[in-house]
Amino acid sequence: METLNAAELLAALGHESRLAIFRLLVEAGPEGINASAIGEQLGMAPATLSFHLAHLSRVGLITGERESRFIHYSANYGTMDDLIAFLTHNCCQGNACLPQTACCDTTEKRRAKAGKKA
Amino acid sequence: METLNAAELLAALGHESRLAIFRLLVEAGPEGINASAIGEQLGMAPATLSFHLAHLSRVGLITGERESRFIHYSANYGTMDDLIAFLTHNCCQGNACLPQTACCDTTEKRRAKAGKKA
DNA sequence: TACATGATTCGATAATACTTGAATCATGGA
DNA sequence: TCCATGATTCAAGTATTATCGAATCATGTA
Repeated sequence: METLNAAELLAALGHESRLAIFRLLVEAGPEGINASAIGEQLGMAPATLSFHLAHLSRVGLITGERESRFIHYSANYGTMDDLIAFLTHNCCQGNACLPQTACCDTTEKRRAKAGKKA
Repeated sequence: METLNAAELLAALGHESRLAIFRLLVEAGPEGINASAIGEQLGMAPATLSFHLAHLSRVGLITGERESRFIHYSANYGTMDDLIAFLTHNCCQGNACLPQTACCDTTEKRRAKAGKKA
């Protein structure tokens, strides 16, 4: 991943509303949830929500699939994966990801609880 | 870490120039490098650079310490650590941090090469 | 076709962020 | 003190982003 691309992803998540949307979609799982449900939960106007959904889609963090009248949005774990990989490997060179702290001490735990699939 | 705070950190890194600055400081190590050196390497006007350095400082991603006429800036690994922890645990629930991909498959490698300290 | 509903796009406005020359501050040396 | 240098702050302009009502598009149903 290039710096520019990483910056785009970071900027996309660097907004309270969009970060909230993304977290909601992660919680929602692979099936995703539709736009109006997101709007209800986060108290966002439809137009504003669409704006942010479009932004997140454009950078590849989420995907929307129409199902009848609804469009189900879901998180793209792969993109997030790439971003975290970039941050830990290319950006931080492992400095921010040492065992006792961020992401590696609970690998087993997460691996277990992620039985739901990668 | 709260969502708002995480969004602030992400937004801070969500700009090509600031991400480049941060990466440069990570490379530079704990001693850090001074502002004009950063400006030279990245081809940034002094005022612009100060603006971005102030932003990164404000959110806690870097720290500046004056040493004679120079101010040495260095990366705060701890803050980055917190951010990555937030992204993997609170935001992604481990989904984006599974063994085969982002950050955990090379723990040993990084731990080894990080002899320089956590 | 007519209508209801989910969602997006348009358009206008407001707010925020970015850039940079010039001025200023801080430090050390002559 | 005066000057040079590293760095920041100020001020003004430019550009980008965010918000949201209204209009439009898309789909399913009667």
